[in-house]
Amino acid sequence: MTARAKKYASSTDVARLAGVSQSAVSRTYKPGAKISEEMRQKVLAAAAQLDYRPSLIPRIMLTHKSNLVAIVIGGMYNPFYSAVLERFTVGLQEAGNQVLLVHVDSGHSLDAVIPKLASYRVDAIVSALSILSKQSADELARFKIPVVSFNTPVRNEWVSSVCCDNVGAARSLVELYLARGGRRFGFISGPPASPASAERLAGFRLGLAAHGIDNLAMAVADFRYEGGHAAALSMFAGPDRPDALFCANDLMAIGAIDALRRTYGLRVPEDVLVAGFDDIPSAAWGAYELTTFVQDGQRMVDEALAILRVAAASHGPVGEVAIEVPARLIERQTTRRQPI
Amino acid sequence: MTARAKKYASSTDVARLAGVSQSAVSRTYKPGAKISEEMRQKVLAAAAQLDYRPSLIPRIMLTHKSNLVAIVIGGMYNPFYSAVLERFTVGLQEAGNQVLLVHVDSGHSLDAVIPKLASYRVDAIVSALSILSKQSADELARFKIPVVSFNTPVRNEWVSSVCCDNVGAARSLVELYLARGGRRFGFISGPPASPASAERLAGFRLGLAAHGIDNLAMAVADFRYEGGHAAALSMFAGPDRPDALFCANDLMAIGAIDALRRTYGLRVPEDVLVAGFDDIPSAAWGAYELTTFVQDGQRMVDEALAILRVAAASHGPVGEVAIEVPARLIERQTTRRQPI
DNA sequence: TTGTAGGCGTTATCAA
DNA sequence: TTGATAACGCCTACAA
Repeated sequence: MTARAKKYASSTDVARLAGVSQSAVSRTYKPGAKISEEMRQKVLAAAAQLDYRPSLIPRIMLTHKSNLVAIVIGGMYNPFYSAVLERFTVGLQEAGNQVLLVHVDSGHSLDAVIPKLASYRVDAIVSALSILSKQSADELARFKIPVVSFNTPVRNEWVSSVCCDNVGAARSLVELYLARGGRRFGFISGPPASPASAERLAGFRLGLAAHGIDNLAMAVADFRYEGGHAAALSMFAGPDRPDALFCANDLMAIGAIDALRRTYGLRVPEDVLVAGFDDIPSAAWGAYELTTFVQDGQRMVDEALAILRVAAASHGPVGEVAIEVPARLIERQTTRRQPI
Repeated sequence: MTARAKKYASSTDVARLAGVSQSAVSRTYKPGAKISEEMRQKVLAAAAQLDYRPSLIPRIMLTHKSNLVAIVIGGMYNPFYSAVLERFTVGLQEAGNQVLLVHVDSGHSLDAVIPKLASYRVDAIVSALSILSKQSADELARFKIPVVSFNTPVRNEWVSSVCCDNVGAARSLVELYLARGGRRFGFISGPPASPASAERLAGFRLGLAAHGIDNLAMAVADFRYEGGHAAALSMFAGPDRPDALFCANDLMAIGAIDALRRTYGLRVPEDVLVAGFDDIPSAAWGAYELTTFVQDGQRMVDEALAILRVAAASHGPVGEVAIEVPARLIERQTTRRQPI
């Protein structure tokens, strides 16, 4: 058990076995290098014998490029984010990058993992964290790592953001609710620190204010089904129940619907209008048919990838890019009723 | 634009600025190295000035260990797999590893990405692909990369598997169905190539055969909600509708329930018993309350991590490990009815 | 076309 | 305690 297993064969090993120089091996694997067919075959034969695969690690040292992009994410329980993660992964792989997946407990910040990512010399970072502090952003700038912040509008010279128009979307929902006869409004929020949730609330308030309405029932939850369920239970426990409920995401809206129907025997949409945000797959399921805002995950990912391409090409800061993608309302059954 | 930006400061840069040797810098960052406090401070000051972070890349060359573990996955649309991915990520990070996330289109095999993973010198691979061919497994063995196959029972000297007891679980469901008055049975499968789906079908058939039943309505789907929905539509289109439906996973079961209820006006469980597999979060949602088998994702991940630890410690093949975790039935409303 | 030599940023070994 | 030096595996001149 003494011999320390050397797991991978090196180009030197192959060269020795083939009786050629190490450079010859290197050239064999470099597309478009000048090498004779005879030499190529000799090398490939030896390589096959040793199961040789060229290592990318030395190249990282030489080029200062790892082709590694880190994706930092804090909770894949939300199907919107698992879909985003999948799209990023596919897009980055197509662009020749590899994905370093980093999980950070939701509610925590990037800070703790930045040094580790820097140690791995990642080319860029995608943050799909609902919380990205200004301090984190500044530290990232110190390391000169290009960052795209997904759905959190922090930015500086090195940190760009791709968000969706939370305020405008939420604001427009008020018109729909009024047209459908909504009169008493309620909002179930995500975690207090989430900018996305805060913006959706702000937009909703703006829309209400435009109609002189300042009465809004509020409950704080956590973006999860259970949280939405519990929040709806408490919001509808007393008198003066809302008849038009907006939830900061679909998962909570679905939880709320189940609570309203099963605990309080309320009908959706007849008794209560409900809308969410994201358009996750289950929003379209037959038991819910939830009205919601389509956050165009594919488009947002594409925008983020475009920023990363620019960053990779420029070898420098990409400037204070902040992209906002519109959110599209898709009305399903949870708001389909005739005005009273 | 000529100067090729050298992005990260190196230990040599720090040493020069601090007026010390490069080894001194190295020692400063090595826990438990003998170095004077004075030297340490000098180095740290220079490092801070240059925003220096030691690189892990050269260490990989020296030690032949990257601390990188690849997770190959083919479709995070299934919440069971996104939860598994999250657990793996957390577990590996806690063990000091980093996760290289690789997406392979579901239905495809590992083969195409193996060389790339070998190039990154990953320490191990976790495959959460529903399809892992024997050929892939053999190629992996050639590269001497330890692999854990999740839910696909392929194995060899280098490839271990962690599966759940699909056959036993599916078989036991027959008893429940008979006790609940089920008489005409139906099964909606995943993709034909999926071993998990095949085992669940085999177990179901075994259970039926034990009671002399060989009549089973079948529909092939794809593990998705839409697939289950469509399969149920066709299975229940004719006469002789089943009254006890088993779906190879929860997502399809939920799709089937929506189809039965909304298109055919059937009641679950009164008219049709339904059960799924996985126990994804939405199985517990109020609108479905789906009876299903808990695939203990946490435990399966823990077993897989344990195998990886052994592999890391042994520097060699881990042997033909095949772990089978039991699946636990959790009965909810979709099978709760008195026998007819 | 082929081989030799230097360097990338670390760690480990050995002298000083 | 420090510094010089040799790896690690590859790529890129440059020389043959």
